[in-house]
Formats: sequence, structure tokens, C-alpha cells
Amino acid sequence: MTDTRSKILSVAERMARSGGYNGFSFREIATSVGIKSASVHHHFPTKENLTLEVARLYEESFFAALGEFAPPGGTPESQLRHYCDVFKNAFESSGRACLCGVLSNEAEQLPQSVREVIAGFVSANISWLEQAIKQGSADSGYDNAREKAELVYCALEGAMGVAALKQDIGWITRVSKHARHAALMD
Amino acid sequence: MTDTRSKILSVAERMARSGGYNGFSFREIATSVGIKSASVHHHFPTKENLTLEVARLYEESFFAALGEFAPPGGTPESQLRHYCDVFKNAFESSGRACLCGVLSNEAEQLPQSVREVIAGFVSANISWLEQAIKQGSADSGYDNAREKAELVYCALEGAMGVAALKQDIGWITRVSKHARHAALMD
DNA sequence: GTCTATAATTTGATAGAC
DNA sequence: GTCTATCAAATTATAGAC
Repeated sequence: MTDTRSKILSVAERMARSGGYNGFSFREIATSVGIKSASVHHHFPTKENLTLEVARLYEESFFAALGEFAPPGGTPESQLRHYCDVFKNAFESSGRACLCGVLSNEAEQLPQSVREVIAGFVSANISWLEQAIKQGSADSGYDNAREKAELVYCALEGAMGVAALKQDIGWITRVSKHARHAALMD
Repeated sequence: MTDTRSKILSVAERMARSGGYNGFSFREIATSVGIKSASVHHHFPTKENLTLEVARLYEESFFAALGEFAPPGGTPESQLRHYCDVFKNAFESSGRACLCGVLSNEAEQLPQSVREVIAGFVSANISWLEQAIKQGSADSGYDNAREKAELVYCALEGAMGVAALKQDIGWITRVSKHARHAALMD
């Protein structure tokens, strides 16, 4: 990947997390990168194209940070803590909410291809969490694991939004703690 | 309030919940109402002005549905169930996420006045929930009530986003159930 | 209160020179 | 790969007639 191309993707991610799909433009990106908007179109012909690539890379780096598979022997406690830390770091390093959380809230006006990537991100998160919660559990048929996973994911996405609104990471810290506790109780 | 004015507000709320602040325009609203964009400007001089009124009315009707004060004698269980039902109804009647959840995710690019209304909505929700959780509790100094309130609110906002993305109310039902349970346990 | 007309700006996108 | 130049459409907003 060329330097310019990766700069465009980086700036686009930042702007999309600030204002969503309708919150960034080719000209703004170009200015921030130090080129002209026609040059951005050279790398990404359409906005749908660019957003798709931004969303895919976001998911890729999210799961790279997470570790695609639950490390063998990891306890549910340690894995859930690790999961929440990935969200926390995503906010801490940017002061912004989760890209997929932001785009979810614009779903109706998103190109279908982008909507599908976002839906895939949600599903992948739920699967990862479900596995982590079941990990090492004697009761492998624990029926509530998937629903607990949904609680943790939704709570964190909501907390990312409020943290971004109030510029206060405390929301992520506190909500993470209670969501983790809820997922492991009963 | 004139008929046209309330129609504008209704259409604007619907569109803002679909695509956020940058996801609706004066012309789109005008077309949907059956007038011209200049007539929309007659009722609401600026977009900030219009969005502010939409957000205020949304909060007002949200708390009207909720009941501003916890009814005396209501158990925490019944009150939390009622709270979750307000969110569920908000999705059920529109297929869309919470206005304040959507706008939270655009906070950085929002006019400051709108951001303040959204922040007020969050604070009011946390206060209501904190009171509901403490209600009738022998331990009136229950320290975790506020943090449990934050968990419930964030979980519901997150669930509204996913429900809107997947067009599946099940996310709200399931997340509500586990968030309520978590808030009342320990 | 609604309209026509219009201004000034921004948008996503393309053609073609270098 | 980047640029200049340009396009058609959409944006928020205003002036003034009816």
C-alpha cells in the first residue's frame, strides 16, 4: 500500500468516526492529506468504495488487536477484560467512538455494501464474545452465553458514544466493569 | 403549534433518526411535507434552530412516556421494565434508533447548542435510572446505583443501534432483559 | 404563510495535461 | 500519481412578490 493511499484511509477513518458517512468529503480528506480531491478519486473512485475499504481495515485491525481466537487456557474473566480494553484503547487513542457504532446509526442511508460490512462486524464480535464467555465452562451448553455477549457488545458501543459525546473515558471504564460482571454471573 | 410546523418537526425527527444531522436537508423535508424549502425556513430560520427544536421535543415526549418521576411505590423491577419498554416502543413505532443515540455519534460535528441538549438527555436518563434502582432499597447509599444506571442506558442505546441496523427488535428485548437483571443483582 | 428566484458554497465525480 | 479545470447536482440561506 502506497504512503498516500494509507494516509487517505487514515484520514477518512478519523473523519468518518467524527461525523459518519455524511460527515466527510473528498475535498476535506484531500486538504488534510495535502493533495487535491481528484487525486483521492484516483485511489478510490467512489465514496462507497473508500468507505468500504475504511470499514474493512477497521474490522481487520480491531480483530488483530483482539486476537482472532481466544487464546487457549485464557479464563473468561481475562478474555472479557482484554475485549473491553480493545474498545477502551480505541477511544483513548482517538477520543472518538467506534466506527461501526457510528455507521450503524446511519444504516438506513448507507450504501448496502457498507451496511453489510458493519453487520458482519457486529456478528463477528458476538461470536468472539460468546466463545469467550463459554470458555472453560463446565456447562458447554450454557444457553445465555450468546445473549450475554449481546449485552456486552451493545453496552460497549453505547458507552463509546457517550464517551465521545462527553469526552470522558470514565464511561467506558465503568460500563465495561459492570457489563463484564453481568456476563460472568448466574 | 400550527399544523405545518408540527409536520416539519415530525418529518425532521424521522429523517434525523435515519441519517443524523448531515442526513437530512430543508429540501427533503419540504418535499415530504408538501411545501417548498423557503417555507421551511419561515418556520425554522436555520438548521441548528430546527434540530434544536426536534431534539427538545424528542426529550420531552420521551420523558412524558416515561413519567417524569418514579411513581411512588413502584418497585425497581417494574420501573426498569417500564423504562426498557419506552425504548422498545420508540423502535417499534419507527424502526429507527434513538435520536439522541444517533446524534451522540456525530457529536464532534454538531452545533454546540445541539450537543448540549443531547448531553442533557443523557444526564436526565441516568438520574431517572439511578433513582429507580435505589427506589425502596434499604441501603439508600447503594453506591453502585449510578454505575448500574449507566450500564442500562448504554446497553439500550447500543441495542437501538444494532436493532436499527439489522431491523430486528429482538436485540432490544434480549439486551433489556439482561441489563435489567444486572442492574438489580448483587 | 407560501411562493419564485436566486445567491454562495459544497458535494461526488470526470476529462485530460503533465 | 498528481494536477487544473470543470460539471451537474445539492446544500443552507435570503429577498421580495402575492
